[in-house]
Amino acid sequence: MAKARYTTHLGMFDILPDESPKWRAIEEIIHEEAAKFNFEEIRTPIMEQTELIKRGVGQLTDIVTKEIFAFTKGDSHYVLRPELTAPVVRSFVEHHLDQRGGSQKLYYIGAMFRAERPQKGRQRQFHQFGLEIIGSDDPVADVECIAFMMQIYKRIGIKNFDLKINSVGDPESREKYKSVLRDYLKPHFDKLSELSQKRFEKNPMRILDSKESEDQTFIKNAPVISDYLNEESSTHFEAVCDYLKKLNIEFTLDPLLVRGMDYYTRTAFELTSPDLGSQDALAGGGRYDLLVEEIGGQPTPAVGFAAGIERLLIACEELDIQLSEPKSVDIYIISLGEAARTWALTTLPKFREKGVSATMDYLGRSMRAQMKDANRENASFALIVGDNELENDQFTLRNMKESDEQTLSLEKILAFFNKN
RNA sequence: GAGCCUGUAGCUCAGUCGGUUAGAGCGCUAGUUUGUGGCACUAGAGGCCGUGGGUUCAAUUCCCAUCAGGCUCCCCA
Repeated sequence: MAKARYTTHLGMFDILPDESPKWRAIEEIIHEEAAKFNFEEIRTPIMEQTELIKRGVGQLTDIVTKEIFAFTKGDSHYVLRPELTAPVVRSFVEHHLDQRGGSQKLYYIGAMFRAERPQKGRQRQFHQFGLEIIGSDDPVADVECIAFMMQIYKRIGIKNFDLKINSVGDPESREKYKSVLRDYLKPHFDKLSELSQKRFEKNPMRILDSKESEDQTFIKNAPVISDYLNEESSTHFEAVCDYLKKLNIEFTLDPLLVRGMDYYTRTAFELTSPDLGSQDALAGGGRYDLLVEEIGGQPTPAVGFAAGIERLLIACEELDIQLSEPKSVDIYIISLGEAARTWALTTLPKFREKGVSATMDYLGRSMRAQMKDANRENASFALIVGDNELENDQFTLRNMKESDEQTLSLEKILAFFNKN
């Protein structure tokens, strides 16, 4: 311990060899399902301009006010991306992706950074996958977005969750609702929590999201936004719900659902899991019809979601879901003596060319130790080579699972692997 | 920013009501007949008992501080 002088930073973790296959498995599922939906992958830099994140995510959000890793070098203000919606929209605008025609359906997998106190399901470097559909305000886009999200969990085998949805309204509906909400809360202002008092003027809807005990009674009896949606927002939301039902995607309406980023409009949704403990949000998202314009593009409607991969892994752990096979190798060449080692080294490529995974001992160990190693590496076959074998071109091929051996020429051994 | 908890071997953890060479299981290395794994057995390597200070004849153990980590609130994925 005292000797380990260098460590990862707080809240940042290595993904070690025993863990990385699970990550690969999840990533493969995401890529495969995205392909089925005809979504395209986008990759953006880890760092963005600080101003983009401030404008995109919102000056007053927790993410911007206390959670960004930002630094300045020369005249440039860098920030490690805390989320990927604003960067994807930045890329959309910067590269005029609208000119590709139609709506852009962009998915991503990557690392995000937020300077929070780590706890279970919360890290400073964490990973998300997500989707942004930019250029459509059709409820079909909202629903395909949700359907893709749900499909990933379904594929992986996570069934225990709760999809909550709400509409936070368009600007017109929202202003109306905000004033109604302020009128309702005003008489009780002094009794609200400090945080809620702060939010009262600029963003009273966030008060609905408060977990402070003193706010709860007011929240419970507060007017709900669904009663104040204008016809357009209302129709849109009803269509989203209707389509979800037609797809047999179960959800619950949650009039108190308000999301942490400022850019959300109309549809908002969140997927939570009882298997996660206190950080129970698996994924969240919604529509952000004003963000593209806010960032400097043409007014363009959009909808998206982001999902935490670490939280997904926690859920898999809780549910005992096996994401990956144990490690294994097809052939382990066991060599005795220098000539055999050379033969082993030069024979490995002949297997690999056939797509057969092959390895050998790197430590010059005894036969027994090599057999143990072959076993530990979960080798299907051990190919045993010594001076006699080299002389006669007859090698021992041991089936490690069946524990039986046969003696064959190299040609026959290679042919044997042709068939498999 | 606040609260609670924890730091002993690579990992998971015992333990010392303060007292000579600090333990287990797993893992690792080597061996148990000549060139054969898993099981079993034997041996071995590997610890400034997180760090600093205090009390004491004596501290890994008690006290204080500090650092690190975990969990929780807030918020989010």
